[in-house]
Amino acid sequence: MEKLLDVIKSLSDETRLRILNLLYEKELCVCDIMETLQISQTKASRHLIYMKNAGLVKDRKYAQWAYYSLDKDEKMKFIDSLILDNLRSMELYQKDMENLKIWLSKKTIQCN
Amino acid sequence: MEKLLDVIKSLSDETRLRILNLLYEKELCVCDIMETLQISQTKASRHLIYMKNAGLVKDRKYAQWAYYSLDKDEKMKFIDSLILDNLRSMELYQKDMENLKIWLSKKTIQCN
DNA sequence: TTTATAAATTCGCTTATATGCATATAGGTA
DNA sequence: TACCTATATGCATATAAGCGAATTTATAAA
Repeated sequence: MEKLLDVIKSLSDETRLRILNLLYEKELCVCDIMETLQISQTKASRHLIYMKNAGLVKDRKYAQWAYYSLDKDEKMKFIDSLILDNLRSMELYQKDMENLKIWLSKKTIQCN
Repeated sequence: MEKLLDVIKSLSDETRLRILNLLYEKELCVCDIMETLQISQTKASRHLIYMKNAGLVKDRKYAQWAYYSLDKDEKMKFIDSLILDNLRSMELYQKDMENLKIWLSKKTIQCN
């Protein structure tokens, strides 16, 4: 985690909260997020980069894919609480998680 | 707490985080905050109103003063964690708390 | 009723955000 | 090599934020 304020700023956008909620489940590539949230590639990529610059997520490049995952550290306690106590009781984020499951079972190998 | 996103947005500014940290201690009027944080009246007032609109704080008008305090509710868990686990270990916010004590002991009756 | 003080609001300006569209890059695959 | 596919980036734009200076409103006190 870089500067606390940058982390909080990356939580202050609904799309990024939705991404955070998904990444809290597992590492995902950009296309998983686009498909699950039904957002444009540009939007997904830009927000992920924003979150990466804030130190909230990290990336791993494999072949043509960019996999993103949470960059957890000891200061993430309040983020855990935000996700578990707030997001996870909200319909939007619950649906996103369902859609993620559906998408992951649908896609054959990697991203397509 | 109104919309979660509005609450998070009101956490995404350093001045507002500093105000939050002070209000976590006790109810304060605008002048206490100006003096403690050494910021302009306009700035203090505007941020407090922003936080009020987000549902993070509430106000109480008495005579010519406006007292602000946290509008706590069951969804504040992640905010407690943010303050106790993050802010309170950072020098800036610690100093602000010291300055608050000094200011409160200095001022005679109410605000002056 | 005039004056002083606390707080809120308006104006103008500057900077940051979010986003779409188009394009570039980079790694597979035919 | 030529061509996909995944991701990143440049450009343009619309909107929101943050802030100082000045003004207004509200209340209290002289």
